[in-house]
Amino acid sequence: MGRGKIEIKRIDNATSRQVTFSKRRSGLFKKAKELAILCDAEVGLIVFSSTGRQYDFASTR
Amino acid sequence: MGRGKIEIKRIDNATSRQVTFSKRRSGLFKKAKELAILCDAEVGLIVFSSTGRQYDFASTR
DNA sequence: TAGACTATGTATAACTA
DNA sequence: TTAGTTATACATAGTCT
Repeated sequence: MGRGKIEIKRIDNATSRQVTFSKRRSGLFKKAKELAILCDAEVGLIVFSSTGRQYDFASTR
Repeated sequence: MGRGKIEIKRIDNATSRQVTFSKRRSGLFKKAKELAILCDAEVGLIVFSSTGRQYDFASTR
């Protein structure tokens, strides 16, 4: 999705990998929150970047 | 996305809620896996449906 | 029920500043 | 860099099986 199609494999370029991580991470968290709300589900999500930074979310229901 | 725009609030109808849960859950897990691969990140995701069924994923890096 | 279709809303790859 | 834009690929809401 986007200007071109991409293969699902590790992005070699460190800069693009970081940019993609930032964008896709926010998309993933948004969808996790939406699933919890729309479907009354409990969702827990934890992500560690390759540099070790942690991001998490937990719905409370 | 889809034929109409929806509000992000609990879906009242139990049947549509279950159908939406099933569709969005698979989309969420797909995106979690893609993030892990593309960005070399570690991702853990756990979801409990409103009926108590558990679904999870953990990347191994 | 659960699966397929498809029109349309959304996420995002590539680009620009 | 990091933030904003935009063209396009993708996800999915409503529908029909």
